[in-house]
Amino acid sequence: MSDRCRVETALEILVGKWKPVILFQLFSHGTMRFSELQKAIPDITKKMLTSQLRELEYHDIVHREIYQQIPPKVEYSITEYGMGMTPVLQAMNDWGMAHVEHLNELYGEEREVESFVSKAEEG
Amino acid sequence: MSDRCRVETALEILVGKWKPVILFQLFSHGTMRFSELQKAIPDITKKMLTSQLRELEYHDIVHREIYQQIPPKVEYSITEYGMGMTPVLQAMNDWGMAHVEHLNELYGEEREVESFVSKAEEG
DNA sequence: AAACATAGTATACAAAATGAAACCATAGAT
DNA sequence: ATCTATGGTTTCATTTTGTATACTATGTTT
Repeated sequence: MSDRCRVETALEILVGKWKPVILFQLFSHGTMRFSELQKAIPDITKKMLTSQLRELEYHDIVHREIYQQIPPKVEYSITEYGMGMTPVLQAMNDWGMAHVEHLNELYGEEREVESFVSKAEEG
Repeated sequence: MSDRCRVETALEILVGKWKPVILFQLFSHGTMRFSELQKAIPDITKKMLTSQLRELEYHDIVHREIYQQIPPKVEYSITEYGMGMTPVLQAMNDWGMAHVEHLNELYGEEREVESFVSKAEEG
């Protein structure tokens, strides 16, 4: 590891109960409306969905596009800059998958495994 | 479960106010005693240091070596398996450094930049 | 005998993150 | 006039995470 450590900086973007799954949805589907995200993540509350999206927007990972309509329409997508997180997410996902197996060897337990970024760059 | 990625699995290892800095110390110094970790991370409480080390040990990232002496001596180090996290930490660190600059461009240099060691005491 | 050193536990408390549910604004459809 | 749809906000409760401080054990040193 290097002298100046910014692991926590990257961590800030990803930490929270919902941010990884929100990012996963947006990476997978490209552009999504607020209501589509709600449907895709049934257990999240509007409050959490809003706050997490706002944080991701602040960090320039997610773009928020407002259409002036009634009823409202707001679309979210991964920014081009946010796409730059792909290697980080991929590394974490790969490691995570291997780690699940490693823990299975150590403590014995079976689980499913899947890739994080499947249908990414479309947006 | 089918839409659940393993980013969160990797995240589990790293999440917490103190885990990144503990890992940074152990990656940097190799083997360290409990008291050395305390000295290196002055603001951490024994309880947190113990609990975070125990979690890292459970995940086979950190090894705990107990010497049967009085007063006690316990040494911590990164396991060989834990070394496998290096690419993940490196990717996160690289991205984090670039991201700090990116945010500076967006919001200006006067923004406070988070250093590796916790600044909790400034709160 | 009392203090010291180390690596912790135990208990109580505070702060932060998350959850549940109600409320808001507004155009068009019924 | 009321209902529906959407994308929120607001308030308060609960759960999770982190902090503060005292206590334990025990061989060695003073």
